[in-house]
Amino acid sequence: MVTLEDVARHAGVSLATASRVLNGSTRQVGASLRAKVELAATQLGYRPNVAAQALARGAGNVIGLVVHDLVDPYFAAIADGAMRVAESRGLVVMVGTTHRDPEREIAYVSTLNAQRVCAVLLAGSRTADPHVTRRLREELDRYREGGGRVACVGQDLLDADTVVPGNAEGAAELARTLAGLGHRRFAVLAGPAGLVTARDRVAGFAGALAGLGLPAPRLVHGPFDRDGGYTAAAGLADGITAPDEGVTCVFAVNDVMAVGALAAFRDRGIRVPQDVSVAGFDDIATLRDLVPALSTVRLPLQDMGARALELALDPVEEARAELVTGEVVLRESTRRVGPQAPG
Amino acid sequence: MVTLEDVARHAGVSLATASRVLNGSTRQVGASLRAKVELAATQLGYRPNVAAQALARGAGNVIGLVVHDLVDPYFAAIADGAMRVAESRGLVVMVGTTHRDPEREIAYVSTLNAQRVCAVLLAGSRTADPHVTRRLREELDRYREGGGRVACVGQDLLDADTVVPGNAEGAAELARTLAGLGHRRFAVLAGPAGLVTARDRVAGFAGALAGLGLPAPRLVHGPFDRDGGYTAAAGLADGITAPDEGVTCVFAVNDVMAVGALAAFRDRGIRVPQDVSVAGFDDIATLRDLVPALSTVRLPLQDMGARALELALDPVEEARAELVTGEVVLRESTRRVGPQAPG
DNA sequence: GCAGAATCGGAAATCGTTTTCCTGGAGGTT
DNA sequence: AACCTCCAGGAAAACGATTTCCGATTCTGC
Repeated sequence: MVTLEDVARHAGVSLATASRVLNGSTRQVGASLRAKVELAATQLGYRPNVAAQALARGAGNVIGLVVHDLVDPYFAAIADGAMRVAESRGLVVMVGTTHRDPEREIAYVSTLNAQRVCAVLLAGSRTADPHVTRRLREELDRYREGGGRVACVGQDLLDADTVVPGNAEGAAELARTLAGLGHRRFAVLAGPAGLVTARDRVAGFAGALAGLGLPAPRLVHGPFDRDGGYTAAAGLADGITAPDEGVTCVFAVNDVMAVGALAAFRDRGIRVPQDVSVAGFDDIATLRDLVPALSTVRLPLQDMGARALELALDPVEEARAELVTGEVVLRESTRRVGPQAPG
Repeated sequence: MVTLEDVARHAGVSLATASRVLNGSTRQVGASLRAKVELAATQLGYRPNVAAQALARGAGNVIGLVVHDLVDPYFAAIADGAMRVAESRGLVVMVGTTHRDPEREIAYVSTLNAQRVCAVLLAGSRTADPHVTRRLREELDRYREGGGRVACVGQDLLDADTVVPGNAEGAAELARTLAGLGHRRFAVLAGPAGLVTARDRVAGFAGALAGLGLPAPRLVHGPFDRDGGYTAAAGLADGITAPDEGVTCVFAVNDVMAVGALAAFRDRGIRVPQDVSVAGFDDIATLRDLVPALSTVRLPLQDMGARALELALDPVEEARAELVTGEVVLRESTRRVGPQAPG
């Protein structure tokens, strides 16, 4: 591998001069030497060793990104947004996937700390387990003590800069909208009990219902993914066909679960939206062409990822939380229902 | 930031001993000192500086991954597979997205070279532009001269280890299967003219048709994404409704384009599969719940990503190409059509 | 007990850069 | 002409690890 020293020797200048020419320096170097160095560098095909640069400069140009699952379009969108701003600032991104294992999240922060990345971005919901949260926070604190910056996309529990999706607010708004369509009895595919994002959405939804004087929704817990939605909806299917239950609308706490629910209903001959309305959350772009098109709450995921990185990169003492509000979008998976007979 | 020297001093041992204890070394160190060092390290919260390690060892534990677009589930799946094996080997992954700009791909290889990553993985189709390809190859050669390893997922044009999806073969098999359903006149949403993956699929499809003595398909070029599929299919819509054309089956060269096509047909009141059959390629997992479910060619994308990294990491002199065959899966978007009157 | 082998611990060189400090010469001012 | 300032260029000290030597033990076998 050709080193800076090779370049310097080949150009007949000192190491210092070569360094000043090739990598941004405040110091000037004379035109003739400059030309010689540049020539030598291209001839030899010199590529700076970033590890050495990082060591000498004490600061790298790498940022770390931790997501649960890249295949999940939710995280892919956030990652994409973050990577776009990273690129625009000449930074390079290290991505780690936890596959929803909190231990791996902690381990990954530790790894990124070792890499001395200049910022780490944590995307996605954490479990409500206080022990795990504490250890994650410790790891992050250690990282910050070394001058690292941290930002999150998700709930604000790590006193770091955070882009907070309006989960409760969006779900509440969705609940009010659906109630406005005439729905009275709801079921919620609530995801895992310990997942904060899921909990917030359920709470916002149920809270709004209560505020309207409507009965509490029926909650079905399960995994946060497509199959979880399928299973949960399957368990609900009987309740929908049985007239005494009277559930007319199902809220899945995210779009991929809603997709599973749609499939479950279809497999059972339950028509959406004729027999039951279905709504999701997130407005995943890849899923916009579903039939029936999913009513959901739109979150600007890419912007959120981008914004989080901007927060992390912008050095400010106190932690900031930016609320991103979701926008209810009604499509074909929900319909207006006629006024119901009381009780 | 706490350094190894701090740990050593705090434990009352030399730098060498501390290093041997904390980071895998062939040398043994006595139990008492070992304990002291470990204690000091955890007390101080020591995290090795990977940049320094990489410099001293001359080898890092980072691999680079270049994809076109993380939001595209095709690349997300490949990335996921690669990251799983990276993780299992204690490696960390740097991801770059080119957003289909060949220049950015080259630039990214250069960046990864500077990072001295131990392997780079290139995923996705390259353009057929020979000039761009040459420059990419030069950059890769420079990287390999420095001891780097390269592997690709996609076509084998860089004499590096390659996982080659059976694009032509899969498309041919699909064509034969569809012909077996009775289809005679086809249209192909062919993607960009310069994209190798798209070209291979078109060629395989058309070739198989020719082999069966069927007329050449009507080709519609356009972007490789959902909207490209929509536009291309919209342009086709007239041809389908007009009886003289008689196109009964549309092959979109990838699933996301097929999704766009489905939407275009739906918007125009053309029913799939009653009025026209539609098939895609890739079998994207996120899209399995579409209605009608998409007939397609399944590629084991995650395995392909994983395998590519394994190839890259397994040091062998000559470049290997591994063909991954796709499997035709028929779902509801294609139907059998009755025998047609000749001519 | 003693030679030789094995082993453990430490001093110092090394990795590829950046950056501080120093030096010598050019240019400007009285 | 003497003095001072400025500035381009180079020597050398970081940066934070690993690793090669080398010296000092302890162990082994006779």
